[in-house]
Amino acid sequence: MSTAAKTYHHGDLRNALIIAAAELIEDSGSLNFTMADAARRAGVSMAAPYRHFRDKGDLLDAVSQLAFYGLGVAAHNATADIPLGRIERIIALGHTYYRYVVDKAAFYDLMWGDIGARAIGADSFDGEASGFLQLLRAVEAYLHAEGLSDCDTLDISVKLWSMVHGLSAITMSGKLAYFHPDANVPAMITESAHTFMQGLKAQRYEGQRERVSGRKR
Amino acid sequence: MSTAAKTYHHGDLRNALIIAAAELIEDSGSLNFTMADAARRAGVSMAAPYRHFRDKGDLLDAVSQLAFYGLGVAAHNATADIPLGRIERIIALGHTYYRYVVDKAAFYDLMWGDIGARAIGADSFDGEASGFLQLLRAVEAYLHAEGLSDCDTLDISVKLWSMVHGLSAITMSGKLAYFHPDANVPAMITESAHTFMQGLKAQRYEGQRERVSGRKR
DNA sequence: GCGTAGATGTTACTACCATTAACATTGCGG
DNA sequence: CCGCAATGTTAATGGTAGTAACATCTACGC
Repeated sequence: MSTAAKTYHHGDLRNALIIAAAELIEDSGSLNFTMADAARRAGVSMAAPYRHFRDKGDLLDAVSQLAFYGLGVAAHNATADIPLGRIERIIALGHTYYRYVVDKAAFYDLMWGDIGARAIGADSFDGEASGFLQLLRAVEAYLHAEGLSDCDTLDISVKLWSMVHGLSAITMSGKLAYFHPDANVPAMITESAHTFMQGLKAQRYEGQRERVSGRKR
Repeated sequence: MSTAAKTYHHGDLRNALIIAAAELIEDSGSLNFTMADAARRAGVSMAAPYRHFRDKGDLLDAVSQLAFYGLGVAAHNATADIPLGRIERIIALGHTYYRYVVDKAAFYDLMWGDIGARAIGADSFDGEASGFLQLLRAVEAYLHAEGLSDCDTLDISVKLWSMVHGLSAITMSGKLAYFHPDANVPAMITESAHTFMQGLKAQRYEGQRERVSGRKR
């Protein structure tokens, strides 16, 4: 597979098609490439892809997995040298997520739209699972470090993820630019994380007060 | 236009097509209806729609506007009898938003995906503008009532919107069910709003302390 | 009332694309 | 070294978006 071995059989067509599709999506900024385009880019006839993917949606699913894998890698790289337990690590994950969504705008519908929904399967999720697990670990360490171990790590992780995902999604839809043209999204992510964590601490004290006084809301 | 007046000219084809498209989307659960389907449903030939919409995307844009209008109406109805200034009003908006997104799942991509992005135009936004303005008013009143008038209403409204939108989007993508199968999203919306507001209050006190002591972060 | 311009519909294409069928080549297990 | 399963190819098939040329109506000036 070193130089151009122009054989009848491609050798690695499945992966070549995934790459080709990803490039076409990136170049065109949309999912409107044709199977023939992908096949041509991989150097095969337009029927060949159907030996590896049931239909176009199946190919898109595969590209989607690649995109989630890329997100997990980006998250890992961005946080490698930020200690666990620091809120900065959580915030860096948020910033990385946002940047990934914006940079890979063409992949947004693939990852989060109808097609993305189809890509769900218990075992097909290592990429994003890895990304979300990184968040879970960072949140768990932070909660522990701040004496908030009572809090539900999963619940809080999902809430934080939602904040960042929501800002990313609203940005991508163009509606943030419409309602709040001069918004600084990374700053908002940082602020939201701090505000939310402050709120958790405040609620902890409130909970203690309630517990001591025997008052129930 | 009372009973079936089978004339050569439809009389209100544009609106009939929008309704037909919305029904087809709702019935099929996707945007994969054909122009011919919409035309047949409206009782006209398959080329007639092109007198009113440049292409299918143009028709989808119109349906999108209708969907945003429906969201605004739902928000209005849900909050009519909750006083301004109460956090419950903000939370009710969040719950309504979530329920609307889930109930109208088929419209999700239309409103928030690539196609939705195309639908943006300064004047085509009354529906959602109205919805977002309702949130702005509720947040402004709440901040005033809680002595948080220093806070930026727009900024906080967008952050709250993002939380709810993020939870809605992650639910729709199926990924919430994957990572947190027993999540109670309305409860999470309520909790997130409370936590966030508690955080704002805590930051206010912190800000005062800083101002008094002359300490800067 | 009346006649015509333009709006709105219709039928009959064109071009394109996803997918399949039937056939060709090749690599690999026995 | 044989034969079959995997992988590719070429040539349909069926369906859809969008257009062109023609038909019908409606509104408005007169």
